[in-house]
Amino acid sequence: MTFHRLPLDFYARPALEVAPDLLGKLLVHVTPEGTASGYITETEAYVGPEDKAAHSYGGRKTDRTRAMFGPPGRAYVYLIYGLHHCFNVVVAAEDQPEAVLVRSLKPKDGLELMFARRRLKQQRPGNNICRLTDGPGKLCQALGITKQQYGCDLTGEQLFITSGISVPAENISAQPRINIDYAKEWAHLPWRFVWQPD
DNA sequence: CATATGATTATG
DNA sequence: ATAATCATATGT
Repeated sequence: MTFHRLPLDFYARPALEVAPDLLGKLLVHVTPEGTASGYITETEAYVGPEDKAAHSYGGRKTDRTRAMFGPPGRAYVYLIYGLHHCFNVVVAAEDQPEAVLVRSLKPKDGLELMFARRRLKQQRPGNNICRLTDGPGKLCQALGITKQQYGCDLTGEQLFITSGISVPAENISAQPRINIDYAKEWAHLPWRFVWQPD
């Protein structure tokens, strides 16, 4: 099986364009333990210095957010609540700190490995399997994404995104972003994109 | 140096 | 409804 990685110019666009386009694409992580992957089913756009919900709000450039200010097509990974990792795709352009948070996947390959990493008992497929990667922290745990992947080139060999399957626009809905109440007037904007597979 | 907080998850 | 759990950001 040959992978068709998304080219750099896919990422070199505004977060609000990339976020919905990422739905149906396949996120793949190749590690010594094996390969795990899943189709992207939910994303959120964070649009840069203006966006109160974004880590790059006000142009905050710190050790954590550095990757957001770098070139597009790289991974921005951070630890949240001292417990969970979140995976973002850096988009737009260098010094234009926009990113797309990947919130949920539909598991594809490496189910056994993902169950092991998640420390869930593998029950009947189709039952527990839907809980494997249905959250930003869960998908990082299942794919083995940590800050080791910080800044990782997504057109490279380890952690990458491929064309996956195409999603009809009518199967995509836009809703408010989750858990960003602190962002006040930016909190209700419909910048969360959801694909509900059949 | 001190403190508050979170782009979450699992469990009751 | 709430505990878990700590890197990061910010203030002194």
